[in-house]
Amino acid sequence: MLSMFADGEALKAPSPALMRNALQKVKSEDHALLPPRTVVFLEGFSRSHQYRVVDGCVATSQALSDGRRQIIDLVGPGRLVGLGFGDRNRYSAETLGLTRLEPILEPLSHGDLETALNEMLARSQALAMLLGRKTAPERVASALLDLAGQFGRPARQQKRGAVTFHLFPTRTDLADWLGLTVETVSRCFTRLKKAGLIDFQHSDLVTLLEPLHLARIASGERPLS
Amino acid sequence: MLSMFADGEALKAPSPALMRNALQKVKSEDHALLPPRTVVFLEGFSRSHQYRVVDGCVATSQALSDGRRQIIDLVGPGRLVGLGFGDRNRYSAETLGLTRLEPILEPLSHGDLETALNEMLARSQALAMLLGRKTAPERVASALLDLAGQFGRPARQQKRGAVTFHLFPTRTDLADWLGLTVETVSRCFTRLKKAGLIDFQHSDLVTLLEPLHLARIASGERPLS
DNA sequence: CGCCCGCTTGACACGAATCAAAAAGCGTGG
DNA sequence: CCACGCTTTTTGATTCGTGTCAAGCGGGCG
Repeated sequence: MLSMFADGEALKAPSPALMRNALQKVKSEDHALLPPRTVVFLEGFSRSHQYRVVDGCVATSQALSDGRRQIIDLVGPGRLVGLGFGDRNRYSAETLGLTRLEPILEPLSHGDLETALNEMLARSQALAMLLGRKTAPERVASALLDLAGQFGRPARQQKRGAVTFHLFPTRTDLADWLGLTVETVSRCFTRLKKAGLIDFQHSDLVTLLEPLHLARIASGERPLS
Repeated sequence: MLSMFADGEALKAPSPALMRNALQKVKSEDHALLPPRTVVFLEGFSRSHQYRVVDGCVATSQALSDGRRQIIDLVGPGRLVGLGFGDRNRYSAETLGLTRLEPILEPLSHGDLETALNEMLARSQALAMLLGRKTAPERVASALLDLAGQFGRPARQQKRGAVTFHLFPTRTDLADWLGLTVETVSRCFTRLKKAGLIDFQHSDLVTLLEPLHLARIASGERPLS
């Protein structure tokens, strides 16, 4: 998958210096809006700054030498990006939609750091469970519930419990997150829609119509039809 | 997989009190040897103590309601088990071989805690990459290299670079770690052996004959035959 | 308006799962 | 020491879910 390097500069190995300049701008303007597909930092490059996602969405990912990509996490408002040890980034980070990042200027307290690391660890382990043992429909249902939690609005004037949210990841991003292909993700969306569990007019605005039923599918308690 | 609860007591929901007693023994005797398949703590139960693996091997795992199991990590000598937040264990831990655990009595320093969490996170993310994007032979090759790193001896009087080690996990454990089935794991072992990349007399004593070649397979740079 | 990219859908292929059974270990007891 | 029973591993035949390949559709943007 090259979509990760969609913007021209990045494709030709953006120098860390360039990156630093771009982010300098963010820092001075504070909370600048980054366009979709902006590379925040790249796997293997020297350690970058840390940010808090204010608005929008950031995907962190690792890649194999032959281009296979695995999205490690999708990070929504309030969460941190860029933690880690060593002098190199262990993964890349790019924005998925219009995204506002706030640089973390003063170092986090040990407590905050440990909380953040624990949360990342829990999410990473949940992803391993999903990738290792869940079927395609279970994975997609799990993903939708996760994203609803991160990006869902309180859901006004909707059916009991329904949640609507903007889907930042494309089908390709979802595939790279869930260990599937675009086609399989698309087919699962279609099946969930036909089953009346979700709805979407545009491909990036999703409503969960039956979150409880979806949760049962996500946990494997009940198969999708 | 029920093998995880192989010892009778655990099968019938071991009370936290029972567990505490068992571990009390460990604490007082200090560094007691635990037999294989001893449950150290269980997912969902109230948070347990932390331990350092002195000798042997501990598997941490999560389970789905229908019994599907995902091993989160295999922990060898020197590494820690039982870190985490919240009042419940997020995963279970059991010994795979005769294992010596050292209880962590005084709380870790922030630095040590952060280092340990970062290491766990890095391993968990590598597992996600493996589970989401690697083929069966790639997964098995990756696992063997990981275990060689954790359990391998310096490899005396062997061919250049060969490493021999005791394989604590059974084929079933490996399957639950790598998101495969026992049969697939076994077939990959057979193929690697026939290809002259590994060797084993007993199913649990493995020699990596060509670690560099294995590494190339593990990373997908080159397919297995 | 028309191109391009992302999404969907269909036909088919293939890798790994499933089902089944034999082989190999391994502890127990005669 | 060998016979027995149980578990783990291996091997084979077959199935099935997801990947691959290909084509069509739709929407956004230049």
